[in-house]
Amino acid sequence: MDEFISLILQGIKLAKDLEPTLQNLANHQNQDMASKLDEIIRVFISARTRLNVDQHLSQMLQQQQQQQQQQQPQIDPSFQEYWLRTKMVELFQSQLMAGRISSSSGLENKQAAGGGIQMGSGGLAMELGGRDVQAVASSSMQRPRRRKDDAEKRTIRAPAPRMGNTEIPPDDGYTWRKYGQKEILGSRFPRGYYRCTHQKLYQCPAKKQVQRLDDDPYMFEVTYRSDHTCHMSATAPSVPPPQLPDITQGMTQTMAAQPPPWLEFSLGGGGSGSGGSSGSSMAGAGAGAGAGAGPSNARYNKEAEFPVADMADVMFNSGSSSGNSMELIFTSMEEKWEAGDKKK
DNA sequence: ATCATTTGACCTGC
DNA sequence: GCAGGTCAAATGAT
Repeated sequence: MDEFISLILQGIKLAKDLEPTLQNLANHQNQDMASKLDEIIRVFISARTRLNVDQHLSQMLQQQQQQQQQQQPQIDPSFQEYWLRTKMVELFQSQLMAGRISSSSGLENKQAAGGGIQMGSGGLAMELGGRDVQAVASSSMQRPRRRKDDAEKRTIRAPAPRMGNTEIPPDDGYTWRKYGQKEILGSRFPRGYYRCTHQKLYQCPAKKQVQRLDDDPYMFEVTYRSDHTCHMSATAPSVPPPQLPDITQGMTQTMAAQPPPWLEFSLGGGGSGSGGSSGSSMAGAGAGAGAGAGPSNARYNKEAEFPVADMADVMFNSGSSSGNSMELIFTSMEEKWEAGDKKK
């Protein structure tokens, strides 16, 4: 566990070292920035891996572990890295878009596209379809419908839980509301239709279809349609956020999502213990089984709904002009990690 | 009271 | 006409 902590601290240090760079990002070498980000990501990935090993060795947590592994089946490490990369890039990107960090660079799109699309090996394959995103039709219109392959479509495969409620689709960090289910010709299992929980509040057009594979009932095929436009920060304005174009829209909107379960556990966030804020782990159509809560797995605690978004807020909003946000956020994260560690 | 899920009916593209 | 996608009333959970 010492090694784990030192890895975490190393990552924090690297991130802190990066902070002064943020002040004058415009003048900075993007490649340099990218490599530093890569380094930070590597360190945290190592820490995460290390944590897994330690958990395996811990008899105290054996039972809890099994539950974790069953409910959150093995995620390909490459996906973990992908996720971290994406979040890091998004974090910077969203700030660039918001003009909080001035830059004339092309960091965002190149990096974002790379981070967002290059994935595939292992348990999670991703295919990207067309990307002609269209505005949502006016609500007064009669049931506007698109042509079948008109909207942006992304299909991924994700493992289903092998124990407990295997009906639950995998958590992807968003909160979804089921609005339909349909038997599909030639498929053994019905297809579930979900839309973003915040559809009403933010006119978020995001949808997904979840279908269990015929040949592998422990695998879901999840098809996403349209991007989230809901900026799900707790401090988000009440006015619907402006639409962002193309890739950047998809990237920034995921910023608001919750961390995936494997990360959430490492942060000590959604897990067993403190208080009653189990809400964070409940988000998404698939998160429920973890907390052992009832069948209504998509319920969530509104106050603890968007931890990552909050993190971003702390990082860039809190203290407004004082430049120590980086320190603040990592101090807070250190505390979380320590707290989580003590539980073990 | 509010919000999520279920499910049969309805609508639309092919 | 069929299959897939969505609506919306009924129902349940909190």
